[in-house]
Amino acid sequence: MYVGYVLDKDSPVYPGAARPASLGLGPPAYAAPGPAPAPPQYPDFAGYTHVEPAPAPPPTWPAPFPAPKDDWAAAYGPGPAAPAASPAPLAFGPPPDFSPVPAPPGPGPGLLAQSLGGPGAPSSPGAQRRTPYEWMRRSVASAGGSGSGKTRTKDKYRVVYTDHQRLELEKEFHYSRYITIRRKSELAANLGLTERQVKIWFQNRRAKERKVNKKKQQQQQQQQPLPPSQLPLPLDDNPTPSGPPLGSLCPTNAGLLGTPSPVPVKEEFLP
DNA sequence: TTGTGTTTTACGACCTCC
DNA sequence: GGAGGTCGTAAAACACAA
Repeated sequence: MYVGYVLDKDSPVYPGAARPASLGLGPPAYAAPGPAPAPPQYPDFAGYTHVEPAPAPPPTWPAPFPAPKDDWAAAYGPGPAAPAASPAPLAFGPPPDFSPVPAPPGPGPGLLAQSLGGPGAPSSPGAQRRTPYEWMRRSVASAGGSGSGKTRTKDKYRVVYTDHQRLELEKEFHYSRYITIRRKSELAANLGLTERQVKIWFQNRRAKERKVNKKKQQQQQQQQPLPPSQLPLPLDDNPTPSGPPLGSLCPTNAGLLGTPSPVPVKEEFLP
């Protein structure tokens, strides 16, 4: 779909309407500077400097993302090397400085270096807390994933993404609700997911956001009912339900425009 | 411990676009 | 025709009250 379009747009992928100022996401690092960048709406992600393969300032992951939990490094452990879900190296490859989260101090490779470098990296402590064998599940599932013909009737039809995978996906999502083909490839390779998984995650994430926004709107309307003339447009009042219109991506972000923080940042992702 | 509600992956159906 | 979009849903994983 729109392959050429998206590929062509790989540099300023989401200009203007695609990234409403009220989203507070700021202009992409690789995009031409906008007129007046709005104040960040996601303070928690303010430090996220998205890095595209295109020349861009080195990523800075200051305060808002000291994310590496203290116990992660210990909890992660070396872990077994799982087979990469996307073994084929990308021609362009991830930017060498694609390291959104600063490596935690201490011996050994940093968290991200570990997890990003090793697609089958073991699960996060959160997951590890749930079951010490989470990494096994993940690696097995990654090896199979959705592309292995796993069906719902099989014993395991869905895997649980690690905290780190979700964190990276969330960050990408906060950067842009719609992921480019290139970024999808990069993320898939870096996180040990398939591109399909990344795509579906974004779809589900958008659905979740719509759901949350809808809920918020309903609550607001209940609190202060507006006259019909001032009622906001329905969230999903999307004339073209088939994805983002070419000229104005992010069709369903209407609900985001008014809310200061459309997507509650999960507590675990907060610094 | 168990029952129940919520969240998270994953899929299918259907749509639009090129 | 193929890709990705939304929407609805299934079911595992999880959280939490009783």
